[in-house]
Amino acid sequence: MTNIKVRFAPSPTGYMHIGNIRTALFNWLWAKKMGGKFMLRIDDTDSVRSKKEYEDYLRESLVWLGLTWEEEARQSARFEHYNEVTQKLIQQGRIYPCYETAEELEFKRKRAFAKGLPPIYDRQALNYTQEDIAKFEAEGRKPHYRFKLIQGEIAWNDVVRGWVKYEAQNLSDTIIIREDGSYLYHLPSVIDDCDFGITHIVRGEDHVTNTASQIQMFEAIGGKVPTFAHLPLLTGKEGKLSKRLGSLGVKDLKDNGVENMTICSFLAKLGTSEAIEPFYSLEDLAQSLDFSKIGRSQPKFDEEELKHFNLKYIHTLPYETVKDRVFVDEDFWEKIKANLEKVEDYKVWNNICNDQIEPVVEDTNFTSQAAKLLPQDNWNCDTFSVWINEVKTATGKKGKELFHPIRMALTGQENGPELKVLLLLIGYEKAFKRLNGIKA
RNA sequence: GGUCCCAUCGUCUAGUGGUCUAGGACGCGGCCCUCUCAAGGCUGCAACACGGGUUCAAAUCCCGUUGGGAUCACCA
Repeated sequence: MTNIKVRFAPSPTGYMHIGNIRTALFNWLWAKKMGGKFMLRIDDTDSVRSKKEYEDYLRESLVWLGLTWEEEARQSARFEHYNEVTQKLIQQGRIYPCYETAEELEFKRKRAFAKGLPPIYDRQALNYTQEDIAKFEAEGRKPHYRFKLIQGEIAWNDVVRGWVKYEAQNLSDTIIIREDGSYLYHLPSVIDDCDFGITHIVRGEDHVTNTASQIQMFEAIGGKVPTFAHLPLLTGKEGKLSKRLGSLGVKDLKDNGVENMTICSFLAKLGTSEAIEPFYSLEDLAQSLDFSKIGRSQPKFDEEELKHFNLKYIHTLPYETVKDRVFVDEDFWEKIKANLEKVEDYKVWNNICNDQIEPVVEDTNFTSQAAKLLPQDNWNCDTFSVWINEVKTATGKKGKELFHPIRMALTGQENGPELKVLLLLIGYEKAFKRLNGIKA
């Protein structure tokens, strides 16, 4: 066990979607590969938007995917601790009170925008006099607080982006405490990362500018700055982050017969220089993880491609991987898997071979004649071809005319595995009856 | 608009100045196999955004243009 530790820190303010899953997955895989720990942290500082049902969905999704965690924390349970840290930073002058209203700030931003100026907070609050503050308080205004950035270059060596550099002057002092006293995500996240000993932060590239200011927060509280890895964001087919992408959840996929390892294999390799191919265990997938193979441009996520890949996954699925949920033996599984669209469909074939079905008889004369020619014993792998040849000779039928009615009578299905294989699985008794139109 | 990032087949990418008439994977087309749907085998089509430089030589370096994305929230 190394001291590597990562965290997945979702906010339960919406249903977990494909983008979140990808972030969680990369964190999990990295922990696994490095022999480290994976932690779940519920970032529920926004008490208004955080909902239990979102959190439940999130947990269920992670568990189904196999992305289990060894430790968990909840930000809403740690406010007192955040207060202590904040007090120290206020004393040090790194956090300062501001009295602008949301409307005033909005106005400032718009004006800066109109002038072509960067919409960076002007730090007016740093110049308040005692009188100003007294006046604001008298008006009934409550302060919100910002984290003061120190001028200079902020740089870090990102695992996927290489060296990233920002000038602090191009960044705004982040608001970290709301007017009502509640926390925004930025500082609590940093405090938690320090306290829980997070060594690597793997997240989407929408966080890169946050990282710049958060690095100064790590330094301000005397914590060790973790290593960062910012993944390019997934986009939809059209380029934009489509609504579909932001709403496509694990359950939707699962209900469509998409396997958990299909999702994991696909998301782990999409946007990398490696081929997207089936991995049958998260452990194997973790061993294959290589951040240097991740590209810098945004990969397009195509749901159809995922579903297509799911077929490939199922068609090659080793028995070992599914034996706990398909109640057939290995031989049976191997014979039918290449014809399945969903793993669950094995039941259809199990029914056909081992249970009763209503045969579909298209030509009674023909199939009953075929039934008479069907040998009763000494079956082997050539039985079908020997039999079908006799039927062919006796009836004069060939090609589709010959096979289709037999397939329909034996299986009730238009398509499926080779009849040669199926006949052996069905056996004489059922086959004979079905050819005669009898439910068997 | 400021800052940052990105730009090679339909898609994900390899490519770090000559070995590139640009390689692979997925998809797509064709052929084979075949009773069907698959699976499998073979094979084909298909790309360096644009314009300037630098250089004997540029997909590769530089500048610009265009296009895309992120961020600039009292969301995370």
